[in-house]
Amino acid sequence: MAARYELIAAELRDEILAGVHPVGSQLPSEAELAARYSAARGTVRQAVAVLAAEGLVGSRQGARRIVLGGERSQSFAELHSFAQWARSKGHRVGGEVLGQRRRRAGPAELVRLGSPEVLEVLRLRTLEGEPVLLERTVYASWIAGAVEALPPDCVSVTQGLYESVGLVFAYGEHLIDAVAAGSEDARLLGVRRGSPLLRQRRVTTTQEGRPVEWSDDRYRAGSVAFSIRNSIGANPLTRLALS
Amino acid sequence: MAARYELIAAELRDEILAGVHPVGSQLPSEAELAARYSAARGTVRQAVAVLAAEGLVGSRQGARRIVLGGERSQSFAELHSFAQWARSKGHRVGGEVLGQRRRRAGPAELVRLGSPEVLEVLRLRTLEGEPVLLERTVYASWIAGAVEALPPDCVSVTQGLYESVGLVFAYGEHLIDAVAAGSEDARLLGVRRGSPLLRQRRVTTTQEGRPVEWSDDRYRAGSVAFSIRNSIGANPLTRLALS
DNA sequence: GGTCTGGCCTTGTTTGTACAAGTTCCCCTA
DNA sequence: TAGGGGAACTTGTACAAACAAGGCCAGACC
Repeated sequence: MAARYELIAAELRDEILAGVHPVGSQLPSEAELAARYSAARGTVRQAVAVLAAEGLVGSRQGARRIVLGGERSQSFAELHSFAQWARSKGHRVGGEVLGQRRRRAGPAELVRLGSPEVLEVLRLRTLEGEPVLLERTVYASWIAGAVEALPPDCVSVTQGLYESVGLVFAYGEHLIDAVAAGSEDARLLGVRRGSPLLRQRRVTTTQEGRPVEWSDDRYRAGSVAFSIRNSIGANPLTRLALS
Repeated sequence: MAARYELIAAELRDEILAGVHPVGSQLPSEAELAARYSAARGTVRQAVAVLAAEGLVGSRQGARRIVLGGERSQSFAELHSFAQWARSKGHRVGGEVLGQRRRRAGPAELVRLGSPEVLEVLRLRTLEGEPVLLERTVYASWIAGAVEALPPDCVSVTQGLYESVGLVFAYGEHLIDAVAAGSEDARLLGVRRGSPLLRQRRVTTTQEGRPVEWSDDRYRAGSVAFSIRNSIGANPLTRLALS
């Protein structure tokens, strides 16, 4: 995080959040910024590209960049790890492992994880003491041992695995939809059977592209939402038709 | 779309999709690609940055880039416009306007659209003849006339507004969660009251950052899902705690 | 046989330059 | 006064060069 363009991006982001550049206003031109920071125009371009990727500013050829929005997301971890996200937002987060066992991988799991044997873990996560999330996670066998070695009250699995074996979750693919609560979901989350749940299914891989986990996370309705900013020409989210 | 780096990105994307670079394999180095396309290294970097943003490839300093995944999303329109998305995927899409009226903006709408009067439109969209989506959209007053002038059976509002008044939707902010179907939702979508719906609320703005519409879209569960790829260091999606 | 180190390879960062393409806005004209 | 033309400004694209930082591997060493 010592890169020049990241420092400039951070400074501009702070200015935007502080209201120096209000929503709807124009950002200084690249030339002005380059002069202000004594940096080359390319470096400034990299900095504002970061802000554009975050959805903070929009840009069009020929016109000044426009400030689009206020607060913004930061890290990959925030989307990936429930605990890290919750803590960064100042929530009180808890959780416990309800069940854990090794078994043979089903065909779908074999395709996603490339591992004949898997470790299945059922976790309940709480926010401010209220149960909000039920995680059904399946880990590839090569990492199963490290997962089992984690303390049962480990709040952040992501962080735990990083500290114990140096594993870094680097890439993820997520599928988001809505489902009705099954009887187990209902009992554990404290809702009625059939009530709506927000479901996030994801595969996570290491930096080398090796799959680590495949998870089915179900949020109680009204507890959590997903937010995304997009722009013409930069669009990471897609719809998918089911069935 | 005549830019050099876009052409290179398109060619590499095609190669990946065609299996020339299988998932998990290494992409040629920047130097090799630069030589192959007789382009500067910077141009090649821009091209692979596009693929990285799409989640197709991952990269780490020091190591060759890795191919992460297969098919990918394309356009902003795909997320923004239900009709354009459905048609691009080869689905048969239909829809009708169920109600439309002008009224004074509520406080939340005033904040989001900055318009004291709004046009409220209720639309039902179908996929392969089945109702899957109920849209409750509120338009800012300055565009309301153009919306009313659209034919009632207009399949794509986005496209209709572009053709009639040249309006381009450029930026969007989306909030995704799950809700229970209300009685109106249930009747129109053909599901039981209280059954789960996937809700997407969004504000869309023009290129200048002017808000155009604020919409509450509800999908029948099991009909549509949202998909996203992310990576450490590039993460557009965020969780939000509600209440 | 295992481990460690050093060199090579590859990606990341930065600067500088030049031109292309689109926007904005003022001034001039009808 | 309304409209058109054009100059100035701003972002987009492309090239070239150099060094930094981290990964990878083979050969040396214990």
